[in-house]
Amino acid sequence: MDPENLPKHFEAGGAEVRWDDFWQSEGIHKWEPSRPRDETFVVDTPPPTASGSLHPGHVFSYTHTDILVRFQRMIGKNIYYPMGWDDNGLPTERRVQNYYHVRCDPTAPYEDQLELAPASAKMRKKPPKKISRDNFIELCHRVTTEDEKTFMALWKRLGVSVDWNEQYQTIDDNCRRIAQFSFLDLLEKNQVFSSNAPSMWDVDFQCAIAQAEVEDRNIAGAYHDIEFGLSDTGETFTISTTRPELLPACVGVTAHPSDERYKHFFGREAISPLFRIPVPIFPSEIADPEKGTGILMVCTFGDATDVEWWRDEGLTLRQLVGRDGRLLPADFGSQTFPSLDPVEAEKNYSDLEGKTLKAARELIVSLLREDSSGFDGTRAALVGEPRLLEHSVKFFEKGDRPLEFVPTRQWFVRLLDKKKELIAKGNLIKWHPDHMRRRYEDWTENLSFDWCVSRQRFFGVPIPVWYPILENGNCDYKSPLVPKKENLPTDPTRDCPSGFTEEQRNQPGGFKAETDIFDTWFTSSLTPQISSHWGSNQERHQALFPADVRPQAHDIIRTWAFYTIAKAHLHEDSVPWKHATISGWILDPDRKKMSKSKGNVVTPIPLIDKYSADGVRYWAGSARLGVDTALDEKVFKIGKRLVTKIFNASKFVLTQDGHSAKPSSELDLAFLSELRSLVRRSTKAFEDFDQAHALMEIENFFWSRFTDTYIELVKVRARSIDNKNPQDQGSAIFSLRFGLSVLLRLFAPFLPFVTEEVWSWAYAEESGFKSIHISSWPKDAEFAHLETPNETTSLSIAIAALTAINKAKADGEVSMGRALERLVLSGQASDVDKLRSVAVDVTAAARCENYEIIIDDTIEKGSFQVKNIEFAPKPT
RNA sequence: AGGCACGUAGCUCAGUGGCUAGAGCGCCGCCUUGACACGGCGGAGGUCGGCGGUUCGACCCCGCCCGUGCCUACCA
Repeated sequence: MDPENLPKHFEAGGAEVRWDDFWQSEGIHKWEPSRPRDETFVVDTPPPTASGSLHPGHVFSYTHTDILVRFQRMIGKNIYYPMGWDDNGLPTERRVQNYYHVRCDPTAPYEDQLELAPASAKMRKKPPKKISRDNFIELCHRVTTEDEKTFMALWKRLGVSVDWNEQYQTIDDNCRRIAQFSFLDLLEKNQVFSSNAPSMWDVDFQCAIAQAEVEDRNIAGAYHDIEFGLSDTGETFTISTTRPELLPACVGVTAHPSDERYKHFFGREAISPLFRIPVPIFPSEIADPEKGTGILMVCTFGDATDVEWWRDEGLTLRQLVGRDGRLLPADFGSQTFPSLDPVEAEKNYSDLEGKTLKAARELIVSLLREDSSGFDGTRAALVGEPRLLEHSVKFFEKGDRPLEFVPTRQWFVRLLDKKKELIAKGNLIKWHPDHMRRRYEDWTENLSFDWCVSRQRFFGVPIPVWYPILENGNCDYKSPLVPKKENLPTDPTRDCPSGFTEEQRNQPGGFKAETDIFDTWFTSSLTPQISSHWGSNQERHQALFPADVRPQAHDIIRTWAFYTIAKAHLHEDSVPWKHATISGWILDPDRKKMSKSKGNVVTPIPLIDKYSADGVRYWAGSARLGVDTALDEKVFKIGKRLVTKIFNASKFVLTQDGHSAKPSSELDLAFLSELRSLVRRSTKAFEDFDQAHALMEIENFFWSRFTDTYIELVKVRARSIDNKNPQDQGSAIFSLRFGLSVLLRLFAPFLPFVTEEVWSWAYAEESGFKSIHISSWPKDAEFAHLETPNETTSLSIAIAALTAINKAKADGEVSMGRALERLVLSGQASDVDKLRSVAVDVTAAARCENYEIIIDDTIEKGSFQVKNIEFAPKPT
């Protein structure tokens, strides 16, 4: 090749666009449905939340996956690598609310042709505009469509080799169909049920949430000691509570059965202060004598334990907290709120009604301080002062106020009875790294609620259910009406159940639509089935399910991984995938998790502009799976340097134009033998899902055995113009070109752009593979016909000799290119012997014609010393 | 509170039951050579978190401890 035809520098930005266009137009990443399953590699790609912001974590984990995929493609696999968009759900709703400054109000009328502009600062000062459910959903679609373009541009820029023909959105027709199909299948299997029971409720979003979305936060609270009385003898005892505002909802009192202090109370009745409500006192094994005063009040509902006691003891329901987090009206003297003194109770409650929990707490504490607040009206009920403490409280992960248990009708998937089976399924999956399996097991073992899948939100997959309305106007929730599977997807607020007409909607004798939608995870737990078109294309399902690999980060093992395993188990008694590859988190330079809420997120695009896509991929590729990794620009720099070096070294190798011959020189054979070993090691690492190790091996070899050494040693022989010895020159040229071809292919999964660029110069035509990415991964067989070197260490020996000479030149402060007039090199006898067969290359590289090699057994084995050196004069 | 992971050169990280523990970056000195100054050559730098144990031999295996991060639990 004429060096004049090759560019001076690698223009990464241009190459990234050029090669992505080429891959798309040539269909390099296209899945071929006709090829058999065992030749196919199926990826269950994480569908990003398109309305979220671009994050280096995306770049990181998608690059991990792409590296694996590109390796699999090169070993000949037919790749199924789709891209999904998880636009369904709360993040999109919030983005729409903020972007347009609107709120969904299901009672608002639909506005045809509603055109809204992004909200200005001025508009934001006014209350948000109320828009109908349908208008709101339209805006959600509009926003996600735009956001997906941004993400797609990032993936293409990064060289993520997905097949863009295989895209889905978790809200599209196929996904809605599959989510609803999943629900109907679970209903048939009796694995899903609706229940009107206290469940975890976020008072701000006014929505039920599932255990997986709960996080514990340590917040400040206080023990309040409150005196209760016994109805019969007037004895007293003191309970401790962090939630005094729930006193009106007290439905019982409990202590440990063996607690001597309280044993004699069991079976009797306590009277609460302020409201004078008689409640049963019962023993409970789970009451902790060490905590507080050892005896406590049970309320509906302060926490999950209250729910347990309420259910197990069959206690009265005194629901106090409304869906909006404010105290509901209470009718003292009624059956629900019996009071020994309804007038007094009513008076005490009058100011509490309608208050938020926080305000109610302050107010009730001041009431409890009053002299007549005690159970018999003779003294204050509050004992001492509240004692501050920090305790952990359950929050919705996206929420601002603690969760409440509110009785509401919700749909649940039955999981609590399947912990063992689910853990067994987890053991059928190979986790990378393996210890991530423990996260899954811990979570599964500790499940304490069935999966609540209904959400009182708007943008999501509708739950495909109607309820009959009885002639008396009541809803029959026990006998839901469901659509036929072939009629999915359906929207019960628009479609009618079969056998009914639209006129019967919301009429006695007619039906009522379920307006709740599914938890987003209900749909995204089906991504392998979404890819495989489960339920509508059995042939495709067989070909693509289970997937080969599920890539994801470790923070969503409890959600995405867990739910996906659960669904595959429930539906088909299967695992969803064979391997789970778990990427770590991205940490900022202070080693804090990079997250939107912490405000320390860096946008990835400028990093790509600065360090090139290959440079950024190098950073991701060098991190082991499961290891949290700092976003360290030093590593990007190293990547970029590697890209440049590959480009330059390739330029040198491919411009050596002499004819190629079967390698015969000892140095060349030793180099090729080491290369063969590299191919074995890096292939093994890839097969073990250890791409970082493969990269390290390849990179080390490239610098220390190829560019810095072998190329320098063989340079003179390869470019000798006079052709004194065509066989030696041909041997060098073959080894350089073949060596480069192997190294490029090893690098290709990591650095797809620069390797493709170089491949296109000569190898594409030579090999017949138009893209390096569909050429073949280096195989042991490619080395089989080569002779073996006399000494496996010949390259090392040559390098050691050259290093000694280089050191002498460095010490003499002359350039490495300075010619030598005389050189005496010494080493151990065995090393000297080995050096003879490569000395011609060493001395050529050192620019020395007059040399002598002597034996000195005092020198360390494997190294050489310069005994005498004379530099030629500096050329003018 | 239990579990998992991690703790190796100033920084980011490799590493193996076996001779004097490695790389890159950074630092110091030198070199503009014909692929590359978006470079090259050379150099300095570590009691491998601590204490015990197993072993002929431990950075590696075991136990305890310390520190960091995370997971799960705790929620009166």
